[in-house]
Amino acid sequence: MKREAIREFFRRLAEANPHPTTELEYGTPYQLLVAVVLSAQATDKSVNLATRKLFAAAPTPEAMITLGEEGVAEHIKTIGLFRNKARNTVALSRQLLERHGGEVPHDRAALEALPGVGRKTANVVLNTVFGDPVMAVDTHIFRLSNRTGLAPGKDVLAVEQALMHRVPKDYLKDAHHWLILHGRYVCTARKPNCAACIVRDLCEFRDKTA
DNA sequence: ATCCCGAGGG
DNA sequence: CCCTCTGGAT
Repeated sequence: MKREAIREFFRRLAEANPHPTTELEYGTPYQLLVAVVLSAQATDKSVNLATRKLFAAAPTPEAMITLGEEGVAEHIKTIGLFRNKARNTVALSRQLLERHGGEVPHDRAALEALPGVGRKTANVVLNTVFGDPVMAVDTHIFRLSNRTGLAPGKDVLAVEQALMHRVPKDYLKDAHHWLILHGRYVCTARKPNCAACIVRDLCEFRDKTA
């Protein structure tokens, strides 16, 4: 996709949704961090169902440690990968208390050192909690970036770097949520709804059936 | 490259 | 039935 097409691409997404945000439900930065860890290979909807119960029982890192792995697991059993996620949630809460006074650090290396937190989750937290202009490349953004020709790349890191170079600076902070939402509701994995797509004419894929 | 792993959609 | 969902650790 050419420069001018890319600018027009984001101009339209911005016009359609001026203030994009996450669909994960949370009350504090700590809760957002936990929700993002739980969201790996799971839908936001299923995560929200679980975190309503989980955060009511344990809204803080201290309470999460008291609840314990088994207690956390009981609340999140309906999400895939729940045993790993329960273990990571408790371990991550301990590390926040031991190293960061119970607060979510505004620091990539510190975030990635937390159990269950990799580059993608760290980027979501940096962007959503702190408003940093970074791109978290998840399954939606990877697919959409390659399919449309917006920012092709062979792996998620290549796509992230391509996006950082190609997305106009003034759109970078909001680009993450625009792309997630467009991928979730229009540019879907199996049968993209090209007929309803507002950037269809800019796309290198359009409604090819491949 | 493989494992983890439930729910919803098609 | 198979595929997908805001991945990370080994």
